Amino acid sequence: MQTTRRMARCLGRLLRLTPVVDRWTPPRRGGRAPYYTFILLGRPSLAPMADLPDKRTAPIDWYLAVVEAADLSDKRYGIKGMNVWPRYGFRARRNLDRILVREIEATGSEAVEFPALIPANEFAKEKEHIKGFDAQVYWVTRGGLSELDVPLVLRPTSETAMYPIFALWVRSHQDLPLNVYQIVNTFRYETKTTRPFLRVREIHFFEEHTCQLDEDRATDRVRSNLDAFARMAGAFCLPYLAVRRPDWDKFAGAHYTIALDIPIGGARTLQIGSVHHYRENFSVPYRISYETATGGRANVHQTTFGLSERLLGAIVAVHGDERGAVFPSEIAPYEVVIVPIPTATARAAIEAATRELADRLARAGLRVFLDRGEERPGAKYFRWELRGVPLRLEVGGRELEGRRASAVDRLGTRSTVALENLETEVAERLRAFDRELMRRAQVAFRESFSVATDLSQLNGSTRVRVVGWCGSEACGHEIEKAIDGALLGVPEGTPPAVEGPPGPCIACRRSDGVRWAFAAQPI
RNA sequence: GGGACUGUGGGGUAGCUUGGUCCAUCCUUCGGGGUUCGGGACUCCGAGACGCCAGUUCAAAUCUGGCCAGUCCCA
Repeated sequence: MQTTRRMARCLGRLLRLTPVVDRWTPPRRGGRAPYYTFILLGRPSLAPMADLPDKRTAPIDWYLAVVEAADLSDKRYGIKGMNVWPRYGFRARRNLDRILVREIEATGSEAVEFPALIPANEFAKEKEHIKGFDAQVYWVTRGGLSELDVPLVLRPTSETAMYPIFALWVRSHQDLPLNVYQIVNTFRYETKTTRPFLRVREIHFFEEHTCQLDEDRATDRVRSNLDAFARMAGAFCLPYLAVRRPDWDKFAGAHYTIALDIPIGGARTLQIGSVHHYRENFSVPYRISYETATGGRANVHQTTFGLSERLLGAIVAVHGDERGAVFPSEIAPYEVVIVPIPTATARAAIEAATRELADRLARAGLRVFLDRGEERPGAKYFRWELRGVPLRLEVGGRELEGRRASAVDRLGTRSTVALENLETEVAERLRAFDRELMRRAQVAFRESFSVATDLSQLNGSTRVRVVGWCGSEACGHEIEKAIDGALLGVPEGTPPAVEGPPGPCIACRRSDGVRWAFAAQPI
């Protein structure tokens, strides 16, 4: 039974019921009052640890509840969009970063770090760029008690911090390519609602910046970045789209932008990264030029590759279920949790055995947690399922006797592990878990798309729509209006859900130069 | 930028309309004791909150104003 607050009070008195705000009512729309649900006096509903909102009907509430209950982010800091990384969540972030570093360094990129503050005059050099970020930068205008002569921008991204220095670093063709990245925090003054990991004001940002000899080499670098991302996404078990954004939606200052998008239910998508080709757009104003092999001068062509903790949000949103988070093994704060099941007779033996198992797995390089808490085993199962640990090992009297451990992975697959082969069998279970996680994600991914051939099909769509688009901005905007979202752009490669080439443009019905494109509601 | 709404222990909430019966309810959480322990244990004891600052009043969680924080809608 649902009603408004005032009605709730009156009715509550009449009926001797206690009105209780349902913890997970859908988000309030407009100025309307929250919904109230009645429960019998004296029997308030239990709000158990992992009694999560329904992921399908209330995805935002589900997401926020999981992030909080699984101890991934603490959002009580007191500044909108600036959250605290608690120990458990930070472990996941460190694992995420480890994969980014591993894959980008495999392509010959090296780590650097630039300052967080950028002088206003440097920030303003590239006109499109400053226009794109003007409304969302934080300014530092005072040092101590005095006003600064040159105000400073807290980096929203680091082009304008790096490129004046790049101009000094790059002098000869022998200095190229320059491929460097940094993982730092950046700041954007978001005015819209913020969400942990998905939209924040202090962004945990991975950014690669490169300088190349010419346009083709820069195009190659874009490809190389996309390949690197494919490997990263493999570790995250995340199927994704690489989409060339329409011109009106590209990064401020870019020649073109290839965005990485994932579907996250209904027609909604989440951008989890982007690769940009800058051509000479920044190297001209920042004078990043070099002496060629033949003695002439040329401007470098630049690229960037950006990722953030949104990836973590994407992993939670895509893999999580009604029991909580589900982490792919490479991201999981702990890959294995060991739950001892003490018995009256074998308590000490079980204690000793589980310690030894934990030691062995740790020595084998696995992130393992031995849960020696006082809770009963069942409570521990729920907690670690909520927190998304891929594999749980149970060791009790029965296991001890049989020299084995019972294993249950986060997707519910049960098996038995022989203690003598513990390390290899656990590694095997984790690989099988990742494969199954990816398989499930791919099934859901494919089901997220469907072709639309008429604008009327876009309204209220429950899928990301694949449409024929002639490439004109006017038609693009018409499509965006029809779906109440955005035209994501043209896929790199063949899109899901299609057979053969596109028909006529969904908006203007022209059939020349038509490409497949995605229409969706980005969050 | 314009508008609407919300703020009570660590989390979720009751109480506010009609100020007093509130040293603030219930669930969860946390600390301690006991009995338990193969899927969220039970029990006893204890801890912990009215966003901030003013104002009205004999009396403010409750009314008024400002501020801060958050949410939603529209541009």
